[in-house]
Amino acid sequence: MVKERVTVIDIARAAGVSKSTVSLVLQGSSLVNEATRAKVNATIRDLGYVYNRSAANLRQAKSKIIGIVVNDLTNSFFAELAVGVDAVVQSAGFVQFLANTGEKIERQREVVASMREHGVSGLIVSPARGTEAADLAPLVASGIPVVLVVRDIAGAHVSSLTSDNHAGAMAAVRHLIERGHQRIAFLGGFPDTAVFEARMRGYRDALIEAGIPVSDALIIGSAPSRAGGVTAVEQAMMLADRPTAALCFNDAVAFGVCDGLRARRLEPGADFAVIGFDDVIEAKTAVPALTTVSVDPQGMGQRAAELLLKQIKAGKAEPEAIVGSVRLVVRQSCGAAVERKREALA
Amino acid sequence: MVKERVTVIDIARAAGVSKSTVSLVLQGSSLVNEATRAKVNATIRDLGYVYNRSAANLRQAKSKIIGIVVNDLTNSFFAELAVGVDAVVQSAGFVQFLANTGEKIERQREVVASMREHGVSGLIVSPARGTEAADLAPLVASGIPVVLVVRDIAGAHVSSLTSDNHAGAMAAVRHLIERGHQRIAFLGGFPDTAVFEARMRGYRDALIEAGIPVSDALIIGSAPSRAGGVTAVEQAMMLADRPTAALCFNDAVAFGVCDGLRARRLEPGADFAVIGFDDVIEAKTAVPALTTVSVDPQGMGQRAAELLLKQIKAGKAEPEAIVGSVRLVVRQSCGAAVERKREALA
DNA sequence: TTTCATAATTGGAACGTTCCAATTTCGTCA
DNA sequence: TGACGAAATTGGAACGTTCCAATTATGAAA
Repeated sequence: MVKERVTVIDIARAAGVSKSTVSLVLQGSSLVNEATRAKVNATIRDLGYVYNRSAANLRQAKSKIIGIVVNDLTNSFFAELAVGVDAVVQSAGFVQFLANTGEKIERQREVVASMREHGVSGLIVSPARGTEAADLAPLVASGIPVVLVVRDIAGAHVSSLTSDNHAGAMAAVRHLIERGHQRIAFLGGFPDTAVFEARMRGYRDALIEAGIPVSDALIIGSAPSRAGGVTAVEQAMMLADRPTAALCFNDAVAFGVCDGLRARRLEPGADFAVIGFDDVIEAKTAVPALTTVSVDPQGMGQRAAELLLKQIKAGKAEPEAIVGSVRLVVRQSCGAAVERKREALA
Repeated sequence: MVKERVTVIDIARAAGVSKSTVSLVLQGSSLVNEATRAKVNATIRDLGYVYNRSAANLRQAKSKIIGIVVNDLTNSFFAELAVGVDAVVQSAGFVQFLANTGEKIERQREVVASMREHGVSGLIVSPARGTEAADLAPLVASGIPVVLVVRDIAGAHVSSLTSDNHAGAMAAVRHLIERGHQRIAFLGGFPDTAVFEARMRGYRDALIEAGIPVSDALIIGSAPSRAGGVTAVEQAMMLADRPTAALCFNDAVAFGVCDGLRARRLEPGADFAVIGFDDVIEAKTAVPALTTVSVDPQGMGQRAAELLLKQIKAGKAEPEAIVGSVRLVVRQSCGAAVERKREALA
């Protein structure tokens, strides 16, 4: 079954033209006669020719591959992000090289190096925790367009696409305050990340704005996962002066918080208000449906891809920092529905 | 910023050796003198040389890339599968090309073609719904090792790694029967897939074995997602003779079923027994923790990768069909914990 | 028919690596 | 000192494509 490779020369011979003509056909050039094109295409099909992109890349030094590296593929936020990127990238005739770093800097280094070796023409990176500008320096110096998503890195001289974490968190907390909550916790997330920092600042600022004292005891970090949410809410409920509501670092944490509440026979939404962050697809269908700050991961992936493609096309990478707007989508987990029901009864 | 490419020849010149020697160093050959190696490596670092894999692939026609194509990356089962593959593949010095088909055959065709053009040395495929043996024929004919995961395809002459869906479903339903359930539903999944077919057969066989009549009304298909689970359980609860337990097509459906139950003020585990399938990471931390048939997606990805690497190394693809064993992990959603608590009180 | 522009086609030289066969260098032993 | 095997190094020919400059075919105008 191991056949000899069919090359452009074999096609040329079989079709009675030169290899140059075959190459022209392959590239869809308008220079070639319609009849010739048809004949060549037929031969290509007949011989089962497979285009050799390595050879093409070697000659023309631009590859139609774009790389995307994410820090945690098992988090559906990033999976959706990747899907968004893929959609755009692929309809532009590029193909996606996806790698998962699992938050490990070392792995990230390897993966980025490997992508460079394969000649990617651009890179979308959601950097692993603790990535520094220096880590990206050689990449940037090589002139390959890079778009940072989700997490920005100070001093890296590349484009970035983040979301307005501060405004989102403020909106969420304001909403909670409007509903009458005073003891509001901030649950989950690694405190040493810029995203945590921004969301937490938004949380504090909203409290300050409303004249509510900020208590550090109510800010409880954890892994940004469902399991992390469970432990964070457990810790929160051991406090002497328990919170009645929480803004969570992300949706995964929020789901965990709901789980943890139920484990203590508290119904999220009715007995305790929960707001998430990201608006993962599941947020809509969960019960209670999750009130959350919508970041739209797929849309973000698409925008990142478009930004990157633009830079690739332009040739030079003029760094721009886009911060996407964000909106609070009110569903049930913050108690809005319950209250509405009460109002209807009154 | 756009530099001239540094090549092996530049290195050779700068280090005062020949390009062949540099190539030898690059490949870690033992033929080269230690001092020379050090000098060359230093030069490589100094000049910021980046290896050009396209050129290498062109010459040696084997690529160190393995491709993985999945049908739905937003389903965490497949995301975890990909992570499992990545771990193995990467430690073998390969790099992973991941593509998502979103269950679209056409997209799958494109993606596979693109991977061939890039010269992948093997492919792990979780085929899109409706994929036929004929779709894979050209790929197989080309002699590239292929491993099918999750879904097998009859007549495709390639290796496959599936799980024992029939046995898993039987074990789950037997467990439900032991707990005293008689009206047991099978919820979710697309009925036209082989996986659905196998799980559903296991469900039926367990009922028959116990002398419980099988009712088609209790077998309710849906999208294999959380949202699908919600609609499926809604439909089930409209039946005149309601079920008291359900085996779900997968964990995503099972979570949806829990959501749907709660929407009707029914507590999963206590009021209605739910069993999932797959054992996604979330299953453990959810509340109630999900009783489920463990398929271990990451492990599956690893095994698939190992199988593929073995075939790549062996050179020829001797197709083998592995069906992984599967075990029921009993947690809370099937009511086991509740019952145990009652027993303790008695 | 010749002439010329335009449309099609073409051979050969790259691209950056690996591999092969050949050569040089080195150390050891007679 | 010379000879010899092993160790280390080397030049050149691939690999399959694209690009360039050059050539040939076509058809319209003179």
